[in-house]
Amino acid sequence: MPRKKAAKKSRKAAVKRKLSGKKYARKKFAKKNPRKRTAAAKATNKKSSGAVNQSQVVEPILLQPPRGMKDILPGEQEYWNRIRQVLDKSYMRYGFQRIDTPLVEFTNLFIRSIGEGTDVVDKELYSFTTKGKDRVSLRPELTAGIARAYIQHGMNVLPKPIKLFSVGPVYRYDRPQEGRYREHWQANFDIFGEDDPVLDAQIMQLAYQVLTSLGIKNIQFQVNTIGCADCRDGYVDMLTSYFESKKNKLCRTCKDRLKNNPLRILDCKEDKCVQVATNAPQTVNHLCEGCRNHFKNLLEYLDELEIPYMINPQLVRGLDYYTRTVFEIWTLEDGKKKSLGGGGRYDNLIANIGGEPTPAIGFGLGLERVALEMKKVKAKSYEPPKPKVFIAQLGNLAKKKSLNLFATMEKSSILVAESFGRGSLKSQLRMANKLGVEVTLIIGQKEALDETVIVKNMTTGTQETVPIEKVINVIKKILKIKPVFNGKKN
RNA sequence: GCGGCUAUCGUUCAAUGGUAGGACAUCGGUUUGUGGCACCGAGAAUCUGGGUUCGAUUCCCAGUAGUCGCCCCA
Repeated sequence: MPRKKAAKKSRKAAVKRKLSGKKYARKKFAKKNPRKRTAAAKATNKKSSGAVNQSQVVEPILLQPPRGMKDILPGEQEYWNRIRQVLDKSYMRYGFQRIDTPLVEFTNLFIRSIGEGTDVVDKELYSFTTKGKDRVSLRPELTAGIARAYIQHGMNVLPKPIKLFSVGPVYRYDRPQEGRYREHWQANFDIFGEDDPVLDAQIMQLAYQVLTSLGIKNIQFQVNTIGCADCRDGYVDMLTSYFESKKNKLCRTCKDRLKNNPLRILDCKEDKCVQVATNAPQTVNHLCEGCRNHFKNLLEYLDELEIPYMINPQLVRGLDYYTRTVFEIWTLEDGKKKSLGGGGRYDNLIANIGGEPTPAIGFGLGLERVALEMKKVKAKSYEPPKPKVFIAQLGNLAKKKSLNLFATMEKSSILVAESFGRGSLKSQLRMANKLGVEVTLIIGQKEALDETVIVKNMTTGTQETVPIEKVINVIKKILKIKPVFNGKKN
């Protein structure tokens, strides 16, 4: 071991020993003299509180975000950029208009739309009271706010259907896991004003199209219908009496659900409940004629579109506002299913929160899950354009000149990289090489005085000195040769 | 909200009841102003708080975070 290193190490060790020695002494002292210890502590407290203002006593900063929140780092942005790109293209092509609504809404809006008794409202809402005593919540999903905006701004007078697209973070106080965060991003597509099942099919096709464009494979839709206000009550009654007869075979949660929301028992994953649920009366067989036709037509459209789907009579979903069509988007992998998104029809929502009766359908996509899935299947991501030119500089005068040169290049929309903070030419060229640029411009003291620049071709290693005003042309010439060559190869 | 597992440099993988080590990455250098390869060097970590111990990064407890299963969903 070199002497320097060894010396450093022993210094480190000495520091450590010293510290642990102190610590040890403190502990020992406290143990042997508990009273003295407290007295000493009091004394130091007094001293510090006397010298320092109370408000200045700061808690150490925890270098981590709150639970369930996370950074989307530069390294993942290639996926997010691609997602944004595809979403933007898709919403415009399908005739949607973008809308952005606040992160915070009155808590009542969510209670009335999503429904009391749902997990989202009962357990997962981030609610608080403002200084003005307003009871508000962070949005747990996007549809409620959009529906509110739809009514408030009188969008019902617009030509139907009204198609709205939105994307942004939503908040649910839940136990985090991979692909499940307390803050997560959703993209939301909603169509208002038409009750034709063709729109149900189209919105599912849109979801399918977005995911396949992102390179996600093994997509499957789970579809079900839960009826409308007219036929659901009858069905729920029937379901309730069925479950009532098997009550002792249900899990505890489901016994509660029997009172509040018997539909959700169908969704329970407990073995015994699943068994009971399989033989439960199915919605499909107890619908009114309108709902039955709606579902039948939807399935025909889906067949026509060749969208992979499965009818899942157990699917009821956790938000109360759904009517008729409900669906989830799964990706299947090694026998595991993961939900990437879901949606359905909500024909009564607008009326329920104070608008005129307006049929609607929509779906939401969980973007973290989509990004995760893209990573897993190594889907194509968005790669930003890379600079092909690097500016290296030596000396103060040259630094000034190169700053100027950078601006000139930027104006002619040539992407340029630099490392102005670096001193030696060697390290700058190393950087240039690492970045994989094709041309490096070198300005030293001499060039700066002569108003010239050395243009170095990084592939061939050759270089020439050119007058500064001709640099752009020379670079364009070098860079233009390349694409033609590549074009031929491809 | 319930249960299981985990926690070491930026990343990744070691090791240890007694000075925590490597690889990758980062930064600097290998004779004047020229990259890739090679070589040399530097900085950088035991999640937090308690307990046991002469001594804890290691053992125990709690907290925090991550992760898996359940619940739920996106």
